[in-house]
Amino acid sequence: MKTASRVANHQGEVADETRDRVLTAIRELGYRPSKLARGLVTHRTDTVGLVVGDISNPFFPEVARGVLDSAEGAGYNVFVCNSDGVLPREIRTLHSLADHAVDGIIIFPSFEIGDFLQSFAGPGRPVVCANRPFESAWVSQVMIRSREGAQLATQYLVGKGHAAIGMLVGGGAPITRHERVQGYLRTMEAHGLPCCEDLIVAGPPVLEQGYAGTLELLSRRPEITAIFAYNDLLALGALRACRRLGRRVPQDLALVGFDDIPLADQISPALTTVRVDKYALGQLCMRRMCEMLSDPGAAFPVAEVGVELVVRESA
Amino acid sequence: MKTASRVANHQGEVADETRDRVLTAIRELGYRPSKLARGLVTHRTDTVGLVVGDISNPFFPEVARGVLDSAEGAGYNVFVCNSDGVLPREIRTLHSLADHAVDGIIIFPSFEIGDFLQSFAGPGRPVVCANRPFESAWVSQVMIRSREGAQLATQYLVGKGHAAIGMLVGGGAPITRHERVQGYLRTMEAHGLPCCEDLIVAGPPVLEQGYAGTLELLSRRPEITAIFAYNDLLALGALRACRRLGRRVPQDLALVGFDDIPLADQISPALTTVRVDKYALGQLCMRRMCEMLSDPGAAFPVAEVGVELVVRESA
DNA sequence: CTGAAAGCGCTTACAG
DNA sequence: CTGAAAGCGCTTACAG
Repeated sequence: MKTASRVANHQGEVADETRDRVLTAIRELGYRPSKLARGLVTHRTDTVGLVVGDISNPFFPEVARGVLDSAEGAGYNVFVCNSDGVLPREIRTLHSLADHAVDGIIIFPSFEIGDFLQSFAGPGRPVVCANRPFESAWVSQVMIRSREGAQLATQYLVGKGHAAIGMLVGGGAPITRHERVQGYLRTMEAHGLPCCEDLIVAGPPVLEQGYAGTLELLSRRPEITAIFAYNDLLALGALRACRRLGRRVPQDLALVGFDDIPLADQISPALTTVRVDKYALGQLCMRRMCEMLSDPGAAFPVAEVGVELVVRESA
Repeated sequence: MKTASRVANHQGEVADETRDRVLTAIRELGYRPSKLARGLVTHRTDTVGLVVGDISNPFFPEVARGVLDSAEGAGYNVFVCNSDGVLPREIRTLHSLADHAVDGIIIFPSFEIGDFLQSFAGPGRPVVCANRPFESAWVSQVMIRSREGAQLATQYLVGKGHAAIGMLVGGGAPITRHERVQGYLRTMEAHGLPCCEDLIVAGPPVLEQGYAGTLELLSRRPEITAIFAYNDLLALGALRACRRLGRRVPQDLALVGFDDIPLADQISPALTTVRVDKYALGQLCMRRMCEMLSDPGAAFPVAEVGVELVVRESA
C-alpha cells in the first residue's frame, strides 16, 4: 500500500508490472482514496468555499452554476454559504470554511469585510474577491464593468430624447454602487443634463424599495420621463409603482435595469436592462482560483466581466 | 494536547483548573481543531452534500437556502452539486461526495438513480431523497403533495366554469409527474369532464416547451378554455404562446401553474399557481438528515410539504 | 483525574 | 525500482 500511492497519483518511478498489479487491485476493490487523509498531509482537500450574499437572490444562482461547473471540471467540490452581507455571519462562515481546510475561497463580500479578509487570506489560503477592489497578495479580484454598464444605459436613455432621468440607487457593494452612480452622473454631465441629488433616491436593492423609491422620485420630480435602476429588482419595483400610478411604460416612463436576471424577459413590458453574464462571472472566479492555487504567490491582474445593453420593451 | 481534546469537546472528566488552563490556551492561540483530522478518526466531518438538478432552475435556490440555513444552524457545511438529472453525472457526483466523507447526502434524484442509490446509501451514509418514493433503510423521503396541488388547481378551474381543460405535462421526477397528472385526471373524471389524451401534451419542463406545447394543444383542441401546467416555467411558455396567438389571459384562456417560482407574481398577468414552500422543503430535508445522523438505523416516516393555491390574475 | 500510546488513511523522504 | 518508517492532527481506549 505504499507504492500504491505512487501509482494512484501516477507519479514517480514504478515498474510497469508493479503498476499494473496495483492498478487492477484498485479497480477490483473499488478503492477510492480518502480525501481527508490525503488532505491531512498534502494540505490540499480539493474543496473551495463560495460565499454569496444570498443564493436565493436571483443574481446568484447562475453565478453559482458557473463556479460549480468550472469547479467540477477541475476536480473540486464546493461548499456554498450565505452571508446575508453581514459581517459577523461572514466571519463565522469563513472560519467554518477554514476549519474544513478548503483550498481557497471565492467571496462576494460585504461592505466591511476589508480588515478581516486582509488577515484571513494568506499563503495556502487564496481568496478571490468578486466585485470589490482589494489590493493584497493572496487575494485576487474579479469585477463587473459597472460604470460602463451605467453609461450604456444612461446613454441609451439620452439618445431616446430623455432629459429628466432619475436613478434608483441600491445598496450593493460600495464599489458597484459608486461605479453605477458615477456612470450615470458622468453621462448626464457629458450631455449637459441636470443631475442634482433630487434625481437620485437610494435604498436597499430590493423590489419593495424600487416601488417606494419610484413613488418618491416621481412625486419629487414629476417631470421625470426615464429611470435607470441600479438593478433589475429595483426596476421591477418601479414597474409596479408605474402600474399603480397609471404611468405607462415605456410611453410615459422609460425604464432600464441592470443584471438581466432570469424572467426579466418574461415580464410585461419586458425589461430593457444591462446584462451581466453571471455564468461567465462564476466561471471566471473559479478559473482564477485554480490559477492562484497552481501558482501560489503570483500576482494576478484584475479580471473583468463585460456588460451589454439589451433593449426590450421597457425603454 | 491529549486532555485538550477532552475539554475541546466538553466531555469526560477534567479537573476544573486543568480545563480552565486549556480553555484559555485555546482562546489565546486562536486554536481551531482540524475537521479533517477529526473526521479521519470519528468518521464525522460535519459536512453534507446537496445534489439538485440545476441550482439555476428557479425552483432550487430557495430550497438550497432552506437546507443551507438549517445546516448552518446545526453546524454543518454543505457541498452543493448539480446533476442535470442525468445518471452518469449524478453517480460521479455522489462518488466525489463520498470521497470527501460527507456525513450524508440530500438529493433531488433523477429518474434512473434507483439501483445505484440503493447500493450507495448505507450505515454511515444516510440519504434523504426528495420528491421520489424510495423504500430502503438508510434513505428517507420527503415529498411534495403534488396530487393534492393538481386537484386544487383543476378544481379551481372547474369551479370557474371551465370544461375543456388541457394540461401541459413536464418531465420532472416520475412520481411528481404521475401525481400531478393523476390529480388532474381524477378531478376531471369526478366532475364528469372529458379527459382524453388529446388534452394532454408532454415534454421537458421548460419554458420553450410550454410555448410549443400550448401551440400544439390549442391547435388540436381550439375549444380549450383553460390550461393547468405542470410547473410555472411551462405556464410562462403558455403565456407567451397566448400572446402570440392573441388569446387573452385569463379571459380567453385561464392558466394555472405549479411551484410559485420567484417573479411569478411579477409577470403580467400575475400567475395563478400552486405554491410549494420551497424554503420549508429545504429545511425539512436538512432536519431529516440531522435526525438520521443522530439516530442511525431508525426508520422515519415520509415527510411531506404542503401546497396551497394562490390565486392571482392568470385564472 | 491525567498522561502516554496507538491508530484513522494517506504521502513523503529515506533506505535498501 | 520498491519497501519500511515517520508524520499530518486529531480521538480513543488504557495505564497510571
